[in-house]
Formats: sequence, structure tokens, C-alpha cells
Amino acid sequence: MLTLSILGFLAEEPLHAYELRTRISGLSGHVRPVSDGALYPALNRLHKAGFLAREEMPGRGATPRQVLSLTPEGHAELIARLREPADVEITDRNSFLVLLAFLGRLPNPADQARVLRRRLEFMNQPASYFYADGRPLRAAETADPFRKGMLTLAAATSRADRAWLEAMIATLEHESP
Amino acid sequence: MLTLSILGFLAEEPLHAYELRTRISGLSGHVRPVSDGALYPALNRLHKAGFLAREEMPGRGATPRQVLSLTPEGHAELIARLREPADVEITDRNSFLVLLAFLGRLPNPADQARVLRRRLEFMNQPASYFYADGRPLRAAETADPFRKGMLTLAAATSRADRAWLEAMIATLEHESP
DNA sequence: GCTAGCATGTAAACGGTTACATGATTAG
DNA sequence: CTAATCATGTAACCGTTTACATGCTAGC
Repeated sequence: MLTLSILGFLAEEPLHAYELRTRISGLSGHVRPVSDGALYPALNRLHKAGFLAREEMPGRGATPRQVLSLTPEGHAELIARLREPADVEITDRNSFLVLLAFLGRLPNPADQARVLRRRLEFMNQPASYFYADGRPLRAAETADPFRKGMLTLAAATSRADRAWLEAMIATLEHESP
Repeated sequence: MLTLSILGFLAEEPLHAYELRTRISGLSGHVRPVSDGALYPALNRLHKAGFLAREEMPGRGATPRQVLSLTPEGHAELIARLREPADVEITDRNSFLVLLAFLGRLPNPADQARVLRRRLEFMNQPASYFYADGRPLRAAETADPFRKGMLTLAAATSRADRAWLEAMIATLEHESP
């Protein structure tokens, strides 16, 4: 998820690590800093892999900026990760939303639709959080008001997400029949 | 989150690790197995810390079951974790939903309300995912349909969650004025 | 003079994933 | 007979968090 965000934001424009960090921090909605201990090692990994180019530039403070940009390989890597997302990015809503943030970078609408369809198929599998005697419990059957709330909220989110996915998939299929 | 789930489920009834695993797996909604490599070490940590008692019992298969139960210290630990959740559990929706699953275990409605209020306060901070020229971008201003969708879905979820939190807090305050 | 912001990093500890390892029972 | 389920664990790897480390500039 961190890697995808890095590649995704750098595909828009070259950035130095500090600026990249503030953008990634915002991706959670509420600004929550990405730890440097995660970001800088990730950047080094991507640089070693040949996905990133660095260029030194004078910064506002004392330390010079390391302006980062995607190499052609880095761009290819981003496209590959968007076309064929890892399981977590389909399965985990937070990860999927981050994926969505960059899915517009995929050039082919059919590929975009395929990704959305994967998510939709996953969501269409019946979900249940609790079991009693081996049978799934519905929200109405739970006495605990917190569990009831949890189930209701999860269901509402799921409904809204599926509706959007279906509408968006229809639009994309209209674009490239 | 794993630790909380372990303590939470064991507070309901003693379970062996295998059964515990299937319950925790269900907590994501869609059954996704908890890796043994995470579960067993976590159980060992909790056992070493004195939160868990083990009792050997014959199982259905060859391997005998290690039936796990909460010690009084384990129960106290659960209550403490519920009363004073870590930041992630307030901040991350998935984690918060897991917390919710066990919040009914807190004996005091005022404590329950305090936790919900913490989440509500966090959610009431204005959220924005993208910035242009330092100003937050609204869904309507985004040209990218995927980002627009992402922002719309996040906003809808946020609205529903806040509404539920407010209603539930009101109910709890009514219970213990 | 001090704090916040700009700007970069490293090291230790922790926890999770993946793969490995074993073995009995039951249903198809 | 073979796959799934029951049942327990370990080891290597990988990435994240937390804490440490440094230093300049701008505004109060």
C-alpha cells in the first residue's frame, strides 16, 4: 500500500520525500503522518529496484531535497500493480480505496473495469462476522447493541460500495464495449 | 487487533486455538484465515504474560486440544484495552469495528460512551484526501471518476458511522445519566 | 529565545505473512 | 484413495512502528 502510493503520486509529478509524505499522509482522509522509518526505506528499495530516479535540488531548509521521479520501469511497475492488484487490495477496503485513488492511471477502461469487477465479486460473497452453532448471525439476531451496530454499519457500507461499483462498471463498459 | 480479538473471544468462553482461529477469521466479515504464524506466537506471548491459562483436552483429531481460557489478569487486560483503546483502534475503521465487537464487555455504559465519543470526535475532524495548491479538494472538484467515487464512498460511510455513533451515545447517556 | 516547519535519514524491536513440518480422522 | 478438516506448531523474511539523530529557517 505504501509502495503503491509512492508510485502513484510520483506518476503525477516528481516530488521530494517530504512532500510525498504529506500527500501519502492525506490518503487516509485524516492527516496521519507516514513514519519516516517506513517511507525512507521504501524509497531506497524502489530506488535500488530501478523504479525511482533521484535528483538533488536545493530545499527551503538546510537539507537539500532529493527530488524523486518515476523511471520508465517504475511507471511499468505502477501499471502492473494497478492491472493485477494483490489480494489485500481487493479484500481490504482501505487498501482498495488507495488503489482507487490511482486506478485512473490505467490507460485501458477494460482493465479498470476488470479490477472493479474483482472487488465486486469479492463483496458479493455473503459476509458474516459471527456464528452461533455454526450458523451465521444476522444483525437482528444479535442482542449486543454494539455488535448490532457493527453489523449494520458494515452492511450499509457494503451496499453503498457495491452500488457504486456496479454503476462505474456499467459506465466503463459503455466506454469500451 | 489480533490480541484484542483473542482476549475478547476468550472472555466469552474458553476455546482451543483452532476454534479461536475460525472465530477471528470471521471477524473480517468474509472468512479470511488468520495465519498460524501470527496466532500461535500471539497466544504464547499472552500465555507468558499470564493472561491465558491452558488446559490439555482430547481433540477430535490426533493432536490434543489446548483449551485456552482467560485468567483474571487476562480479563483485566481486556477491560483495560477496551476502556483505553490504542490510537489505531480509534483511527482505523477496521480496527474500530473489531473493538466494537467486544465493547459490550465493558461493564460501565459511561466507559462505553467515552470510547464512542473518542471515535466520533476523531471522525468530526474534517477529512480530505487530496490537496491542490495546499487546499483540500472536494469530490465535486475532482475530474477523475475513481477519485470522485473514493471520496463519495468515504463520505457516505463517514456520515452513516457518525449518525450511528451519535444515536448510540445518546442511548448510553440515557442509561447512565 | 523558542517552537514549528522543512528535510533527511538509521537502528532496534515487534508483529505479520509465507512456507515448512507433522499427523490422525472423516467424507466423498 | 484422496481431499478436507481437525490440530498444533516453527523459521525465515519482510515491512512497520517507535525512537533516535541532525540541522537550518521563519515566525512569534
